[in-house]
Amino acid sequence: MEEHQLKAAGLKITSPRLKILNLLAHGELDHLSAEAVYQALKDLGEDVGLATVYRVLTQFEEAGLVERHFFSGNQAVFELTSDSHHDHLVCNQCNKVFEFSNDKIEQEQAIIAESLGFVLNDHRLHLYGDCKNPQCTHKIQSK
Amino acid sequence: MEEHQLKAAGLKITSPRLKILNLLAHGELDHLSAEAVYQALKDLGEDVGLATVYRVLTQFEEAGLVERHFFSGNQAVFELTSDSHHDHLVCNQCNKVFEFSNDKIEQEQAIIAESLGFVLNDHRLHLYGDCKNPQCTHKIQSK
DNA sequence: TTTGCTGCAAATGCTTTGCATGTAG
DNA sequence: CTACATGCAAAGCATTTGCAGCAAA
Repeated sequence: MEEHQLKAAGLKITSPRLKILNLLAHGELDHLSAEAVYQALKDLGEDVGLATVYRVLTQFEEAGLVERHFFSGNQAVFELTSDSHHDHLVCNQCNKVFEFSNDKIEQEQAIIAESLGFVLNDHRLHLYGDCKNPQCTHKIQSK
Repeated sequence: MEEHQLKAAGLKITSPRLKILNLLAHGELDHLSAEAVYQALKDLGEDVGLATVYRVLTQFEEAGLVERHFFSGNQAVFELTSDSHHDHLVCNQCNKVFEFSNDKIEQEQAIIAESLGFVLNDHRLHLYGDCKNPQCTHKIQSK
């Protein structure tokens, strides 16, 4: 149950938080912007203020429940933190996001950080390109 | 000479463009925000409007002369495009940026993109951590 | 009841744009 | 002379914050 995760994060169990967590966990879409979360909830008839969406997503991030990514540089997108780490491949045409993971890369990153005397906290690997899928001929706005 | 690069990019040779290109090529600092470029020029007694700095940096980026990075998510930084590709390691404490390159990682990225049917255009690999350098005890604002 | 949460509107910070003036070619 | 550049001020967008009213524990 989602309630448990909120409690573990030291957050009160409130309706907006449950709705947002539920949307991220069971919704159709992934890698949603705050605005997209706001809209998705509105479309479900669940009205939550945009400021609250921002606040809750930030709290979730601080609690480690979600991760924030900047694929485009001007708008953050959020995804539920998954048990298995992965990186991202973004299509420049349709903005679709693909996930992948690669142990060799992870390993090399650790070696590099080590050799430079760094204690690694986090990292982001974003690949940008064009997916050749037939369905990717038109631009889809994933705002 | 810098003039040649501007000409090759189809840009008129103007004073602001030369000053900015020169700053990036021969200045002390690297990975500068637009604001930082504006300030650095002002400190040199060279006044260039902030809007012009933004416009010129964007034109340089389009021409492939500079690269734009989002290390922090809310402010872009720019660096001269170098002949040798490299990725970045950012210290969470002092915001210092270190560069590195790793052929294995580059190679794996290509394999991943290939296997997912992607034509790769670009990528960003950012490592975040704490550098253990003695000089990194205080927070330095690299604004 | 107390502490923390929500919604709204206003504020913020980075970046872009409109427009009148200036200047490279 | 013409097309493109510049500077300023205003606008734009994503995100944050202040505050009064609400709700969870």
